Amino acid sequence: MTGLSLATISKYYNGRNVLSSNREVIESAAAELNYRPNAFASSLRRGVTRTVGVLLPSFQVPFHLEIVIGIEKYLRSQGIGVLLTSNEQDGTPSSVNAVELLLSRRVDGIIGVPALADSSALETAVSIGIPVVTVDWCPSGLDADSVTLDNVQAGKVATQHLIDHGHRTLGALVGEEGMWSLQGRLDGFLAAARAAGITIAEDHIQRAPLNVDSGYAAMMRLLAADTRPTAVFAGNYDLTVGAVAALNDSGLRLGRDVSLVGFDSVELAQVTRPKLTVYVQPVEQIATEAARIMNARLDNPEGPRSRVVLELPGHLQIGASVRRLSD
Amino acid sequence: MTGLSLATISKYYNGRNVLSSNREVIESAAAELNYRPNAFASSLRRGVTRTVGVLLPSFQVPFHLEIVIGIEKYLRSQGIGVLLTSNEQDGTPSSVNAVELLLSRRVDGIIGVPALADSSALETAVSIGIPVVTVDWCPSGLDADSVTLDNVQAGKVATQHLIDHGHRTLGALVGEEGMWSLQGRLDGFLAAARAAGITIAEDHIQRAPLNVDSGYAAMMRLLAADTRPTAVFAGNYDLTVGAVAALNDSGLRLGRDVSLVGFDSVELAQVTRPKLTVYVQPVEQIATEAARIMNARLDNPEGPRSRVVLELPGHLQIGASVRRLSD
DNA sequence: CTGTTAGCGCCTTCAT
DNA sequence: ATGAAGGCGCTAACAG
Repeated sequence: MTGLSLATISKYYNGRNVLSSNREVIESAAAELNYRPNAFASSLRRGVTRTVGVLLPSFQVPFHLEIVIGIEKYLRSQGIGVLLTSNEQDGTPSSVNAVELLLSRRVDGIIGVPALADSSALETAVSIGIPVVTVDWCPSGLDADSVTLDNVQAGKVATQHLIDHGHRTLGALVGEEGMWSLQGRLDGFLAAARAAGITIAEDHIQRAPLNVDSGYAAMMRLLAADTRPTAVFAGNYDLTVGAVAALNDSGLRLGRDVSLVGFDSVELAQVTRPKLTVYVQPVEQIATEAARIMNARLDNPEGPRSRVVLELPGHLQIGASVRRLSD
Repeated sequence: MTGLSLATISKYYNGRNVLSSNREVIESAAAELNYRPNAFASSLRRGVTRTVGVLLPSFQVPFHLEIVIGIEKYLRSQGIGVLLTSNEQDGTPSSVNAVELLLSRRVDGIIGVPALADSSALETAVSIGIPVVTVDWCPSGLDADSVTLDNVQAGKVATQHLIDHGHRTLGALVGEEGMWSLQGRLDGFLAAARAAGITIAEDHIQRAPLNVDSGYAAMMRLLAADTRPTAVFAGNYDLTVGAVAALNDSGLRLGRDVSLVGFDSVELAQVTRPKLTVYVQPVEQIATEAARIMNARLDNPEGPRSRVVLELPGHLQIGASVRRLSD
């Protein structure tokens, strides 16, 4: 229709030089035909898809979803698409494995939020040779970059805040054995306590699956301990929700009878009474950094094979749920 | 390596009959070569990508993210990938338009959560001829299926709950003019009031942008009205958060001085004191239905061109934030 | 049940 | 600055 060769038109769409008269011919023809370059055919030819896969764990975590948004935003600005998958099983045995789906669609890289079991799936991706970046979890055995919160630091800061307010009988709500991020936060909690010369009773550390009900039950156990902690650190969003609910239901007053530092629950923090003090992850920054690292790997596939391990600091958002304990 | 022709191998991967001896040869060769069919090449040939685009509005709404998860879960079980995009602008002028990105990647269909401005973008998709399903918003001018909450019904149920508890001075927090879903909820609110013979004062309906701060300010205005409403309906998640915070800050007691029915904030509802009564959308169901409709359109492209407009009911989750008003 | 062939839409040499 | 030709990996149609 333009009378031009395909090659010229290809060049036009790839930003190479074309006579401005031809440019106009192409543009008007494209508009009339509703033409749009086919990214698939281009991928086939170039061997590159400009698409990265994002892998989410099976359970829903608001935090992860915010991360996905951040990743998408950054990558789209680079013209890179985001293929989203989760490892959620729907029971159907025919259900396609998430990583397999990404791989067969030839994503250029994968950003994964691995759950306990998923890192083996990511292993496949690594062995194929595409870049893998993990977020929120730094699997030890995996040759992948990672971007996470500085969990130990987070645990320390939150706990130090309690100690600074005079608390010495401290409790913690954390995840079950093997949850990498929660383990870090617990380590920070313990380190801060140790540094202050505080001993933590064994039943003042409650481990629970990361959901509201378990958090509720764990907090109840904490409140029923031989000596009740005067201050509690809840290590994640769900545990925080459960802890506040448990506190309310036991008739104890948040911030008066028991002080509490929660995690990640910015909106929650505003509706409790008094407002909750929470440790907040830098979600957007985590997402952007993960996307940036991925983009850099894609731009320079032969780049340094050394792992990038980024641990970012969050911050404490002060409410009124931590009471100063007069001695 | 197998000695077989490409055609046979292709058939194997497409589930057609192959001699079992050949099957084994293929499988072992594939394992050794780490072979995996290239979905792109297949798409190019077949003219179909088995990928649908999901378009999110620019602002973050937890509700939308849950929907995406639900959609992905359903579609993956059908072997369909989800390409996620948002209309978030990052300032970069080179930033690729979301719908353009989806279209150039030849998605088979688009599921969109349109914001006010986005429906023109979806128009392009419709004119291309690919199926479009909108969620949470039913644009009048667009030839697309839609799945939404039954917003009018939701407003009615929430309001009726207040009326049933003896309240007759009612207030509402809703979105600004033109927000389709919030308008429906307001209509339901007004209908329920009218049916009960209740007149709503003009300053008892506060419109605000859908974010926490605006909700806070709007609730403050409501509380400062000439005659303060004894009960308030908050029409969305952010407005609910803002409303509770405003109530707390004014020293009024939730459920004692002012009754409140919130929206969508299941977790929030558990941490307020007393627990919040909220109207809850059937998120998972909305997501699944949208995905199901899309899948049906893809399976049968020549299907009926009549629009499917699905309005699903939610339910009221009872807390203790609505007080019975003795006459 | 298996093989042959052509072509999906694009990009990249290489020539002009 | 433009054109001609080959091939990316796969599948549909047909023949055997």
